[in-house]
Amino acid sequence: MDGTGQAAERLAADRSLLGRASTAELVAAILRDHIIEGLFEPGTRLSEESIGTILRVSRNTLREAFRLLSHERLLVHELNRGVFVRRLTAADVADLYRVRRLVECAALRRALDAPEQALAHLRDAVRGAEQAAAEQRWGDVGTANMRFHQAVVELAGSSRLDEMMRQVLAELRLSFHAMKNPRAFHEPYLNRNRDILQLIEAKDTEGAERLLEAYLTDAERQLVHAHA
Amino acid sequence: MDGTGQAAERLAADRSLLGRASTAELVAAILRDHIIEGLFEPGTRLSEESIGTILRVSRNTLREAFRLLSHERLLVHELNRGVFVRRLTAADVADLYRVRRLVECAALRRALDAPEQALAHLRDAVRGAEQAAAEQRWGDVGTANMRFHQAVVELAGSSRLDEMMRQVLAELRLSFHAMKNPRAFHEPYLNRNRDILQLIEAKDTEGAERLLEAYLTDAERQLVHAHA
DNA sequence: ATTGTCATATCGTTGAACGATTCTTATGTT
DNA sequence: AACATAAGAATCGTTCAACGATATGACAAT
Repeated sequence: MDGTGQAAERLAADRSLLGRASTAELVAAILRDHIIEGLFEPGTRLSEESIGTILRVSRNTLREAFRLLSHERLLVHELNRGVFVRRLTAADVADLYRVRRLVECAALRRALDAPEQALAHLRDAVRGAEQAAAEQRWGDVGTANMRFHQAVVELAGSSRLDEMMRQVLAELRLSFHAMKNPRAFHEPYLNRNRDILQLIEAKDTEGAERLLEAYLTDAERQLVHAHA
Repeated sequence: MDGTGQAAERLAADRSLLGRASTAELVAAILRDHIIEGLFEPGTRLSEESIGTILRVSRNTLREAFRLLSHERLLVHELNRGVFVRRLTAADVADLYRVRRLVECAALRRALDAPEQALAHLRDAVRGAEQAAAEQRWGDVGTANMRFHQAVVELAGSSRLDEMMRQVLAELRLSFHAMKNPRAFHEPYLNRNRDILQLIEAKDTEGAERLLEAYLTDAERQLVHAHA
């Protein structure tokens, strides 16, 4: 092997940049942000015509974007009626937390031989949350919290699980808007995340798992209550 | 509650049938079967025109179907090049088994308060596999095996996890076609599934988990080897 | 063998069209 | 006033035709 071997490797890594996004995917990304930010009230109907004229894309392209978001469960598609921003029920929230408890705790249990990158992401998330909290940006504290738990799943080292968790957390965000006081909701979890991280770094996965389980149970109770 | 309460419940159960499938979803179902059955060689390109003319649907509708299957990872979409039947790499197989080990084992650990229905599905799957094996239908033995593991995940009682597992198993099926001898591959797992079920029914979730872990490790090794 | 050029086949996206389904509103009946 | 009904409007589902953008393969030039 001459020098091209290494170069080829680096090139291959950047290969994904080449597969840039189609218009439909860009539109989906825009709408995804709006939905996650809560700019569309859950239950809102997204008409093909109105959105299409605003974004200047054809109905066909827009429908492809809708299809993508429906698969992510951010929109629900009703035949001949159109797509609506998903409205989570208490049962949905309970199901989402069932997934989180199972996946996050199991990932934590495998933390001993986790990719180093995941650890770094955990630390970044905690630091980001502290920063945001110091500046009273409670929405960003929530976002950093999500990144923390995304990183917890990364401990398992599976890209498919990462992808799945991304979806679960995006869906869960729909329910956060039901909390009227963002600070009271997000702030307490900052310390709990920091504690969990500490136990992970101390190789005490059992203790970390206990804390995480308690965390999730509490969060679920709050959200289910708000969706009653 | 008068009699209408019960009737309303039954109606609600059939509600999903009313939200019947669009043409795109029907097309996706057809293609999904073909892919899973291995009628399309992995790597095959599915041209919009050829498939469209065969199935007599417009390109737009077909594209919606492609979009659905791409999301299920059965097809890969390359911009301006079209869609191709996914070709699993050894790394893909390893990742899929990482997911399975994490999710299935964790689900098993929660088997004590599992929905009764899941237990029934486990028994059905084992019985179905025995029947198929007795009649030398090795492909069906494989299918019943999948149903068994689908039912294992059902123990966790989360519809979202069920859905996720459905996808994982569908994707995994792509790799089964690489095994030249279906009988040698599928038959041994029949007994192992039966053993696992026995331990579950004996409330020995720890023992069941150990067997399951070994099962998955062996299966992964076989498949990764075949994809080397 | 490598590079440049060009024709061809597909894909990406648009816009228009029409039947089917749902929603709205007006009308009429009890 | 409450309810059923029917006509009309608004949308969605699907198809089709078209054109620019992109990728591929063949062929010529170096």
